[in-house]
Amino acid sequence: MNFSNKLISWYLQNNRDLPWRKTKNPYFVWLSEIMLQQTRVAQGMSYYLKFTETFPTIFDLAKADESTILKMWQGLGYYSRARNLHFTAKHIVSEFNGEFPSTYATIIKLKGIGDYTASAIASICFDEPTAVVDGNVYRVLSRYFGIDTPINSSKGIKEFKELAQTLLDENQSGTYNQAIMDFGAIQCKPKKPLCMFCPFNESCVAYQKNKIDVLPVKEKKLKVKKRYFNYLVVKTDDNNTILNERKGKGIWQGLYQFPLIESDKIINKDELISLEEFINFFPEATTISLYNKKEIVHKLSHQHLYTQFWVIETATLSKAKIDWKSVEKYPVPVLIANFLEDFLSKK
DNA sequence: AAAACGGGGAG
DNA sequence: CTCCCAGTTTT
Repeated sequence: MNFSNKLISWYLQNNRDLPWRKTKNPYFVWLSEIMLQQTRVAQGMSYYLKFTETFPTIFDLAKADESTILKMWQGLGYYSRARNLHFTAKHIVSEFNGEFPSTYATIIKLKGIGDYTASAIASICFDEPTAVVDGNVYRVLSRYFGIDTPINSSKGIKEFKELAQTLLDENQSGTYNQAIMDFGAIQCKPKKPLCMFCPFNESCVAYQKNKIDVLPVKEKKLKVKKRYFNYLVVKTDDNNTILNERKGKGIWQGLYQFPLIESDKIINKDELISLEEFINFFPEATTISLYNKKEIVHKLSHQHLYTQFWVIETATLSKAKIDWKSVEKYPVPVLIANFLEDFLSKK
């Protein structure tokens, strides 16, 4: 048996029972693929079920408010996925009358869809023989063929895509693509792969040469920036607060947060109230207290956010328009959601 | 070509 | 703690 036949044979006995595999409806497949970008199946599952229930068709998704979609996406991360998802839903409804494009070439033009997702949808839904290359595929191929080209280099991306395409079973491309991904996720795992009873172990270069732990090769690691966040949690006498939407570049676009003052280090109360930014915000005397005695470190892939929440109790404030009872309706970063859960439980 | 973009789970 | 997950977009 050749590589792809053996892989599909493995898949028929070991595949995961996943809800988006019960259909070839491109809307559902697209939804699952976007949610699972850089996201584990276990983490994305509940979101997929919630979205398909709330938005049974692409028309329902297109009709929704962006804020509603972001709120439902809250906690899943990489929020540009949710915004692009909404944009593309509206685009497909208005430009294509709701009919999903059916070829790789047309699918990849959609916002939020790159080579991987276009290949996945084209093969799974429309039987177009386009090979997917995700993290699983890089790992399986680099190990089995003993390829040490860095998977995140231009050369590696090209090389692995071409290899994947030659291995693809063109008569069942969707099944093959899902087979190699499941194989990577279940058998050929990043750590402690199950080589002892792997159907490929006799012909796997990495296993035979004892290079399982060095493949795939990935070059350079990212540097993490430290930032210092001071959130001003306003609580007026008439039970209002202030939330701002994050706009422009950077993290958490479209999500809401308390007024933020960023500093260059951890600061104390005296330092906070002497900052020009703070004085401009609260000219009047107010009661200020630090909510978390020890700074909260919220870790993102590229930055560590050292965060202090300052509770500011004051008289009625014209800028404070948001009733505390409605705060939890806004889409917020997990950092803010965690704070709210604790803060609101102690009232 | 490199950096930015979230959050969580495994080891 | 480090690594990495059904990657894409922006710089």
